[in-house]
Amino acid sequence: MASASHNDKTDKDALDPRKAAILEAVVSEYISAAQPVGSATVAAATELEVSAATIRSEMVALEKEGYLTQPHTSAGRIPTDKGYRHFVDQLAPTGTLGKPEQQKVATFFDQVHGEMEEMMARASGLLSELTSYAAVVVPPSHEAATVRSIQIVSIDDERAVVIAILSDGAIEKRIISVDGGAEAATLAVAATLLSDEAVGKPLGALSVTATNNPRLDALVSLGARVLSEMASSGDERVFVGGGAKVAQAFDAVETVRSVLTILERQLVVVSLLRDVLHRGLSVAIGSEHGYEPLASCAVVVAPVTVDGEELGAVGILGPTRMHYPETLAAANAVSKRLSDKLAGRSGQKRKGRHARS
Amino acid sequence: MASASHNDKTDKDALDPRKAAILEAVVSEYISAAQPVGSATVAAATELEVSAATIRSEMVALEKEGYLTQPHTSAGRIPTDKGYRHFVDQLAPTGTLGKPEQQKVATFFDQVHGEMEEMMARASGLLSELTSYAAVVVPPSHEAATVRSIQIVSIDDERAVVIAILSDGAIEKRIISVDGGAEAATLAVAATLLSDEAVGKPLGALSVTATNNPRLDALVSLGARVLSEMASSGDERVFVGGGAKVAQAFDAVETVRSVLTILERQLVVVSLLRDVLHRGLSVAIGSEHGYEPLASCAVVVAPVTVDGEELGAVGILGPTRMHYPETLAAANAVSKRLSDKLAGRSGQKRKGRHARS
DNA sequence: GTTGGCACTCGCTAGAATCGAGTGCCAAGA
DNA sequence: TCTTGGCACTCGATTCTAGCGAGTGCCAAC
Repeated sequence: MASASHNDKTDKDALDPRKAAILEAVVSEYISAAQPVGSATVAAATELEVSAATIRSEMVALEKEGYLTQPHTSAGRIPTDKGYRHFVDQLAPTGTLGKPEQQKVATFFDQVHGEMEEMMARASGLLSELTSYAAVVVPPSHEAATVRSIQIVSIDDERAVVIAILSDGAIEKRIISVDGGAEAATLAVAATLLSDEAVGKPLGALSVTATNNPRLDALVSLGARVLSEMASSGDERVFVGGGAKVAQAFDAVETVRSVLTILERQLVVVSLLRDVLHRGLSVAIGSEHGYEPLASCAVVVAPVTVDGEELGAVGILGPTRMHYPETLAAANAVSKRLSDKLAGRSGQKRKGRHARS
Repeated sequence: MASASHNDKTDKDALDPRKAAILEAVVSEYISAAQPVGSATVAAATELEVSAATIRSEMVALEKEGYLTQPHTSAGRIPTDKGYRHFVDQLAPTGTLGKPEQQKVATFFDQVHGEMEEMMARASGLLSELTSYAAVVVPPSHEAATVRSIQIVSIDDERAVVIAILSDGAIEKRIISVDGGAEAATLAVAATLLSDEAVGKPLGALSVTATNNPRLDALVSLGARVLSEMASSGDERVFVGGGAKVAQAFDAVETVRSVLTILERQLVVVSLLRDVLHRGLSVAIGSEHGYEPLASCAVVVAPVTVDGEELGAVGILGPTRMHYPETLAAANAVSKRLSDKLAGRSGQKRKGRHARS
């Protein structure tokens, strides 16, 4: 995150304190009222002991600098994306969640159990409930995870399923077809060979040893290929919660439609979040993320880290005039807990281990 | 509503052919134009060689009998739920899909592979794409499925996972906690015991034999309990596709919101579909299904059958003025193919087997 | 029973009048 | 130079009225 708030006047776009105060008042006022805010309102809302006229002239300057706009002459001001950006940057980095929300998060993560998939699906619901916006959870890829065990089980004459249990708690399965059919014994041997090779190592880093049985070899190498495919699984899957909230956040049905359409494209959502995360941001506002249909949306993201690596993410999608402090706090809280959960499973009770080389 | 129609017709609510033709014209006109339709439009649309005035007087009768309404005096007519109902009932039972749609369905089911869950999730997407409405797929419960194999694999010191492969192609897994920890050997023995007992039988019909090892017994009976829980799995899960389509189908954002909210309540959706199905209907229109927030929606359902039992369902949720013929055809086509897919797996290539006693 | 004719209804649209929140500007004061 | 109260002005939103026209209900004639 660039532009920390030093009070240096040298920064060409640094706002003097009063302008900043006014801008922040406009933003927060507009966020809560959803209507253009005028000079009088700002005067009442700030601690500044200045008249509305003064504020007006300041607002003209702010508009010239691109922080505010007017929907039309003789209306109040609305923040631009840049205005929201200032507002967000100036926020205390450690937003705090309300007590009841903290409670909700705590109970959720205490009670949650069972599979990762279900947990993440429900976590997206939780996040959306906390914030009243649509929420997404991108499950971490298994890059950093190691294999804990491998099974191969026959389904029918033609197919079998490879089941891998990973150190991050995930249970991945893939169906493979065994052309000529395969007896349970062969599958078991193949599983053992794969296990010998893979257990304790990350997925994908497999070197398959040849045996003198070509059929077995084929099976094993197929298994290995499937395992390495698992490494990148989750890159396509995403859990979306609270899509209905979109219809509450916007009142133009047209907007609702386009936002929902985006949300249904899992790949787009994932790359959107990754983009934002890679740029080191935790919020992308309006045009910042570059997705046309989401021009009136802001995205809040927080990484889900495993062993210090950012492998997953949680995201919240709302209108640019969203409640940033609470939303950021919620995203952080949930991503933190989610990371802990994964780390807890990975390191099994012992937290805070660092990744091995 | 008992209306004493002093017609020469004995059937109390049967419509004479001309009324029926007019009603049907109104419905299909309204469906495509989304605007109240007047007598002149009907006159032009039907083959009837009668004047608008005649049609007008017939429409008065139809309104009195509850098939039509007027939004206000001096506007055209709109079908009531009862009007739609007549329209739907009169449709040829074997609606046909357009060529391109047939093609889409065919390629989808030819190409689809891998896991059931993913297939159903994508099938809901297909259905929604075919119809332009929101679609849901309720996976069949495993009531009729038999166990093909059982594995128990350790995850860590405290937990293990029970994996069951079923005759319907599903792979179900549940995490269990093994309090005192358990060695791989014990788990394997437990799995074998469970397998001996369960393979070939439906889930839930397990009688556990006691051994002289209390710890093992505990494990086995825990496994058995978990297996029987799987039988009813899917009762809570549902795959929703094309939620964004809701925003296209309705223009009142309020309606969009409430419909989407319903769609997110998986339990509600499932019971809605089951209700409709149990009443022997394939369409429930407006008030017929009794869910207030869906008063302006119609639901089209088609069962997914396995071995002749209706264990799952596909559903389509759209406005009451939806394109019924195409929608019904799409629902039937997809549910048929889905059923085949399951039967195909269950009976493995040989289709059309009947359930064993 | 059907039809053309006709008066009537009533939502919709356009235009005019009004209102008022909020602005930009300015001249006076600190 | 900055601040402030005053004031004319702008322009969307609201209200009202008038007129249009799609569509009806009714009726007398066929």
